[in-house]
Amino acid sequence: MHDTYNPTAIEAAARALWDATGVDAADETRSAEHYYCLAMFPYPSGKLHMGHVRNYTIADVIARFQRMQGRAVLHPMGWDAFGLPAENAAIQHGVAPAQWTRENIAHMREQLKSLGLSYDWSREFATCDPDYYRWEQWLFTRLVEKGLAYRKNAIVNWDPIDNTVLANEQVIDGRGWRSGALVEQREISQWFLRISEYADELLEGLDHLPEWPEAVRTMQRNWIGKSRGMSIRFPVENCPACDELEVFTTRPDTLFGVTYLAVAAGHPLAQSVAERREDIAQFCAECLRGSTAAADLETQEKRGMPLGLLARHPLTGDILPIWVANFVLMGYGTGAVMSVPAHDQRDWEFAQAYDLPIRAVIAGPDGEAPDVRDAAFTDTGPLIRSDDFDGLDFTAAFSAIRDALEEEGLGEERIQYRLRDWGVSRQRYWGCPIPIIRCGHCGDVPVPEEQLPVHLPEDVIVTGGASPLTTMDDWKAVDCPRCGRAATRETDTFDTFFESSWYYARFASAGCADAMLDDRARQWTPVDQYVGGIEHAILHLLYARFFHRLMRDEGLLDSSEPFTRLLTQGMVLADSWSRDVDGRKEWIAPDRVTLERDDKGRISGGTLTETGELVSHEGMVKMSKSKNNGIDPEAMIARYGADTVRLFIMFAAPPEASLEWSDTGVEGASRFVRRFWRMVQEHVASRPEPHGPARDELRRKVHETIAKATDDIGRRQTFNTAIAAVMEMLNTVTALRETAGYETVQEALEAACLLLAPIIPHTAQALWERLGHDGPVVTAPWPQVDESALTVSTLELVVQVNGKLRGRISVPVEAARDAVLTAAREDENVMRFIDGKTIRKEILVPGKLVNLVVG
RNA sequence: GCCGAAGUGGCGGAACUGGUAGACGCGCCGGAUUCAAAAUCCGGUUCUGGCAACAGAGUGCGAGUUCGAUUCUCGCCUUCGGCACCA
Repeated sequence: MHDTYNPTAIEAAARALWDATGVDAADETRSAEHYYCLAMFPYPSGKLHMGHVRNYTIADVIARFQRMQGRAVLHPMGWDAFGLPAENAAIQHGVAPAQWTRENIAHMREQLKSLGLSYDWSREFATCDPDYYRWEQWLFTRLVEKGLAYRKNAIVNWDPIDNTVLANEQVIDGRGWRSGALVEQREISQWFLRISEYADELLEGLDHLPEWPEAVRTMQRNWIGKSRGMSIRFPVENCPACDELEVFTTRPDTLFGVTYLAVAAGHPLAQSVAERREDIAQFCAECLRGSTAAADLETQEKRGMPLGLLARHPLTGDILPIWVANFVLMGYGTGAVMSVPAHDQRDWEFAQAYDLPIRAVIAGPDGEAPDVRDAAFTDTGPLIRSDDFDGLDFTAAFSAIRDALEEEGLGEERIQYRLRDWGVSRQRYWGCPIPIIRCGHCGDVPVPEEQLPVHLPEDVIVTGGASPLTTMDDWKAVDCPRCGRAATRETDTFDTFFESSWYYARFASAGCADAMLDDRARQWTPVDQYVGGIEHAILHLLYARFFHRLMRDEGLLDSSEPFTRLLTQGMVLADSWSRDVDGRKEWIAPDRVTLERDDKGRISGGTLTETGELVSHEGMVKMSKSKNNGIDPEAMIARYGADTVRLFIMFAAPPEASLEWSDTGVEGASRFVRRFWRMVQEHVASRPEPHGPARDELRRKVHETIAKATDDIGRRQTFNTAIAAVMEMLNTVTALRETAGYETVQEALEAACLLLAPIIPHTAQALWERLGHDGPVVTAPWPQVDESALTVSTLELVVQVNGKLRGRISVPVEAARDAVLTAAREDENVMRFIDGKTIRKEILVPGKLVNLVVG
């Protein structure tokens, strides 16, 4: 055993012991309560970044804590291995995506191991393993048979840089989420999953996830976007191709205020007119092309053209013009709206621009027609100018107008969701092949179970452009499983969100060879604690909730939600620095900057270390390649050891908040670990003495700390305050070590070891042994609070006069109210403030304070 | 625009149920140790006044409820995050 703290040796020894004893393996045969702790698995991009380290450390602390509670813990790790970066690397470096991916995995696995993360590595898999993806192919064929997966032609978001289709969720501000390219609209044949079928259940389920952050639930609620309204059909007067136009509205109460109808550029009605009119065709083409490009323009002008078609109002019989307009979305509702300019701001702006009539039919607050000269009046209120419906409020008018339209057969109530079916086809190579055979005779035929998996060929050359699968004739050619005639394979692959939607369940059934999941998945799921970034609040978490239900309905699981408790960790930030190079900002890595501080110690600037050149501080921003401010975890571990890195990350901020990287903060964490180490060395080298007079005081601190740290880690998940409490306790040990006695110090140091074991496991392991214990600290039981150590004989109370702190008194625990109040009144300083005044009220908060109200 | 989260010392943060604001750490200041430095240890550190005891002010701003408000209510301001022509 070394006297000086040597993290490399300590960490290697601790990990060797854990590996030899198999303490990290999940054992479902143990009779103990089960606990499934999971961190979002990484994409194997090459090496870990600090965001990964934070994510996995948080989850590891929770897993280790739960193990020490005696639970059987499942804490697995794997790889979200399919995806575009592998193809990009293949193009750049001429290496096959499979090889690139597997090399990255090998490196990152070692990095994870160097952090001391307590994974059950026997369950590891990568989603590009055929043993994994065969089962999602199987599930997909089941979904096709059930009608929950289907193929249709659809206008899709086309990313012209990545040459692929994007899900709506992958389009951010009109740009591809990875490439940043402006997205175009194209129509191709796509496979879809009918997530809309589950929209209501996914929405309702959010109410039963009390341990998810409210922010995430709100985002999902908004994403699903449930609206109650009506479908209304307007008969079209002068169109040979169609006899009515259907719209969706949430405001049927404003039906009498409709002055025109508007359709999207992609709407069949607009398209049919475009066939015979060049100006309309041109306008529509412009809208379709520009729709996404213009979406990021803050103030898009309302534009449109009259189609020359006329519709009849279903109740008044009035004739209304039909326009094509750029503000109507093809992807929502029916792609057509009834326009009520008096009561809808968009309709109002459009009417202003084209001088269309505005007719108010909802009374303002004064009961009169509202003023709509400057803006639409969008509140609800009693109806006016609406025939028999005048005077009805929103709810009554909704029902009455619905009934009237239903009677005419011109409308009905309808629930509309913003959520659309999930397009899962990708025209990419490095993904899971969609298990479909296209037969000229039988159509789309799912690959039969006995022919699964459809292997993805791995010896390919990726050149960019179209997927290599499209030109691999040997691979594509196949006999139709139904009729035996020559057919071809589907060459599209799944969206990679497909793989990450069910991996948590497969970890529980790792190695299962004859089914997607086995009974162990029922045992372990739902995941008790899921940890990951807030950036997955909508996409991944919504798809996983959807898949869990699909697997449930397939009889594989018996719960409805995949993740019981969700922790979304904050970003990792670091100082960013720049200098001006020919009028352009060049970002300087923080380790090349020497800080300058003012006399308060505040950072006032910095210079480039090698040249002394001034550089400007650009603030604390998320660590990123573009800002060149990433801190390499591997370098930090090499310099300080994994435990110091873990401690700093857990101590610097609560897990949900963003974390500001600080070199001096890391030094502080390192200082604490070494101090703890030295304290134990000095303690075991000292001579056992009998109890000293400070024994009770130290024991009280120790057991208060056990209570607080247990609650902070287990319930509150405020690891930073748990660490602070242990630091405080060790400060007390230092102060009382001479007077508290050897045995009490031993008890305190053992408690510190156990309480810190989830956070700095290697150091805790070494010190646990040094304190005279055998075996892994991982399996040592969590310390228990000795209630008798918490008792005190006197209490310190604060005395306030009129709410202001004026003194402190020390009273026996058993002192009666009157005795306490007397002591408060007799405090020297308090007397100065109550002297000569009348005490109007005396408030005693037991164990806390006395407040004397004087006047 | 809508939704969500947050504003506390020089900095990261603490104060959990309305009850001592600033725990713990960083930084800074002073001291010890050292030939010296590193490392380590001890003390101080919200601001203002005072040698001190102590007093006054203080949790984004303005009101309110209360014996008492960082915490609750109302109205603003700012920052960050998400969604965004969703009919």
